[in-house]
Amino acid sequence: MVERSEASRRAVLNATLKLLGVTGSGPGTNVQKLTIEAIAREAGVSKATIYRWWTSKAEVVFEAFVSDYLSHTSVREDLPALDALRDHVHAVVERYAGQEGRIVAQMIAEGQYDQTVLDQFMNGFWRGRREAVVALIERGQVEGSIRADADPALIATLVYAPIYQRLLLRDAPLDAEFADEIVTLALAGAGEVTSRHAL
Amino acid sequence: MVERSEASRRAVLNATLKLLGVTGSGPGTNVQKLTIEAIAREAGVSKATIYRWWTSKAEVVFEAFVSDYLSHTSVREDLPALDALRDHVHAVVERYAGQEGRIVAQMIAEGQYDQTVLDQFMNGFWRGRREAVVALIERGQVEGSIRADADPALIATLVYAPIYQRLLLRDAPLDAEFADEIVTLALAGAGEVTSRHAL
Amino acid sequence: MVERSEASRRAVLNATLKLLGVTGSGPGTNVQKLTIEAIAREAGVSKATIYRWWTSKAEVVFEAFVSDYLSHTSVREDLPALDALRDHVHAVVERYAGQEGRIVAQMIAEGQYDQTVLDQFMNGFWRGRREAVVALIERGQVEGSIRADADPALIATLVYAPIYQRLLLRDAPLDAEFADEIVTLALAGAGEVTSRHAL
Amino acid sequence: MVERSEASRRAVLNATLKLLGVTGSGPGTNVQKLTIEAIAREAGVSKATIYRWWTSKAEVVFEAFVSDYLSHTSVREDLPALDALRDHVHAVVERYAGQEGRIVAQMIAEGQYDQTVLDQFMNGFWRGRREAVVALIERGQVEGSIRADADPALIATLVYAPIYQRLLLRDAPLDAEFADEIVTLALAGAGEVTSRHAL
DNA sequence: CGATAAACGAGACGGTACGTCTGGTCTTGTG
DNA sequence: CACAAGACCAGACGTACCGTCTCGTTTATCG
Repeated sequence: MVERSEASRRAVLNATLKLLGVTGSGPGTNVQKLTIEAIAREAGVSKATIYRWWTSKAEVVFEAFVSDYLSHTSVREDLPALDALRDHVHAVVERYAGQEGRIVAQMIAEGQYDQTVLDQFMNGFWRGRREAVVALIERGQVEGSIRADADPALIATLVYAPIYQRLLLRDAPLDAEFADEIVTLALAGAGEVTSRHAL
Repeated sequence: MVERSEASRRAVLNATLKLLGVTGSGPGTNVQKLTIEAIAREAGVSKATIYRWWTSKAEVVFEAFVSDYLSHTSVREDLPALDALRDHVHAVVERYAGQEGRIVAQMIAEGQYDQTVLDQFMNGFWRGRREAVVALIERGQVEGSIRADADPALIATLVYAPIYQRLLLRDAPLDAEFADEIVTLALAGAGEVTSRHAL
Repeated sequence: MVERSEASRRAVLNATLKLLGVTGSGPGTNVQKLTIEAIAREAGVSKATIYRWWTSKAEVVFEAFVSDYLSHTSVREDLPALDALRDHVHAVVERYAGQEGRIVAQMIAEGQYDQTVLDQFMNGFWRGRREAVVALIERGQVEGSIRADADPALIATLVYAPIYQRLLLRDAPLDAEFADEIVTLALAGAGEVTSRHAL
Repeated sequence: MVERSEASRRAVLNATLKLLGVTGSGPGTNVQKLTIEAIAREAGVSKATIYRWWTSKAEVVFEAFVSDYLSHTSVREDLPALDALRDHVHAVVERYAGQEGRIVAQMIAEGQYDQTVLDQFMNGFWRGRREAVVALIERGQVEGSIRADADPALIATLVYAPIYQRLLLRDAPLDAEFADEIVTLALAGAGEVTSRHAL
């Protein structure tokens, strides 16, 4: 009868973002150290309300992060495919270098312990981004800037895998230089037909 | 002066492996759900003893796993570089498909919350494997099967990143087919000089 | 405008009796463990409806119990006073030995925490019974079987106090033998004139 | 190895007494409204410590009250039995009129919901007092001031039952006048041989 | 006979306490 | 003096009820 309070929902999500350090000033907490009690306290909401609507802490974090904060790094349609790809990779790398990256990393970490968390992350976040990149590569093939006989999915993997590796293993910084390398690498083999002709 | 009890150390490490399901029969626990208390109980050792010698649960796991269980998938010296690389990737992928992969994934997950854990993992485990692959690629360049103008480090990234992505994101199975794809992909651009000549 | 729903009232009272184990089969609950929520659930009634008409759980229990279940153990008018007293005490003791006794005990218990509950119990239940006994004793005095110089109120206390003590302290069973003892005791001093003459 | 901390035990018991209003200034709480959390908070003790050593709130209250606060209203040996009885009843009634009475009443109330609480009360508190009174009555019989053919246990009941009734039902005040009445009543029948001779 | 106003079911909500659990520290013997 | 045994404080867990508060939705008079 009485429908869900949007105010409470927002309070929970905002409190979660605040505690994670996404918004506000403080340094923020781990997802792991983030507690439901703290969210409830910060949000001025009852614990029961959180448990009523979310089944796990990770679900709250995911909703807070993905649906309310994360900008779906878009792919530009107005650029040639190669340029759009380069632009997209730069944008992703730049974002992942900051707080957003830390939270994505922690969601993946949570997913190692809870398959449903990983599923949610993959379906609600990762899949969409990847498909946008695959579509972009296919556009590149139509445009003739990417070899038509290369598998777009594999190229997408070549683009994304190093980003996630660096995000998670932190073996080197996520910076613009790295973004350039990635695109170059991914297209070195399957890549730019014209430049290959120049070889 | 009573020096550190090697018996206690072994008891702790063995208990850890048992509880993680690495040895013994049971299904094993998460690293996350693994508790110091349970280790102490299983090992017949006092909690204080564990805290005295290890600073975190992850450190115990790492020591138990890396120094006592993990086989350092070696690189074969008796094969041509390309074959050795292919062999190595197959071996890694096969191992990561099992329990070993789950624990590596969980150590990386823990590392997202604790930099020292990640450092330990990178220095004690990952770095060595990667350097072996880099060396292998350099051997391939000397042997002439890999283009000399390619950066061995980048190729190593092209090899490993997709493996870790699949290990952590579980978007597709870690199997022999995948191992083949990786090698092919990684060498597509920077790869086999001979095949490029055929273009 | 719309008057109180008798159907809801009955549903609440019946649900209360059922949950207390007074009616139905099950073992029943404590008054303490009985919850408004459970009553509402069982009765198919909104919590608000209960709170609208009753101020406390104890009030619901009292109404359910007293006005709908409790038989007002009556005093027989057709017997000589002494026989009627004996009959009454036996009846009370017998009833208190069962479920009725447990609930009376629990209402008194609730009354220790809430004066209004105790008031309600005293006014709505206890007072009436006690006055009936006092009247009976006065009849005995008129009939000459009880000494006229004894205070009827004190004798009533001598009759009832041991019953309530046993009900609440459970130091010995509430049985027929006990009922006999009580009457004998209460009348030993102030009691049967004839027997005293025999002294 | 490590034995129970007496400091923690005392802290818990003292906090309990303070919260119940037995010591300190405030108005105090019900036993019912007294919470384990509040005790732990007040005592500066972990909840787990309380649950480790006591199985229920009532047990804590009992131990706090009986073993540390309640003075075991003693029976004077230097007076003739009848005078000692009168003295004892006055003392008990006086104590029960205050905070001590409220807590005894609440322990009995708790006992209506939990047999172990009642057992503990009966064995640890009530039994001892009653036996002292029975012994006193027997002394009176030896001294010749109480009829030898009366059952001391029944007389003890006649003495105590009205006190507990008034304590629990609060139908009339627990005062000195009442104490006098009780003794007179109890001894009216089985009582003072000399006065009976005067009849 | 249709408007209106209370009573009602449903149940969301902020709270509070429950009893359990684990983490990490500290204490007290034992070998 | 390293160790086991384990008591301890701290505080989060997820659950259960509390009593309050909208919400529509009956339902019974009254204009």
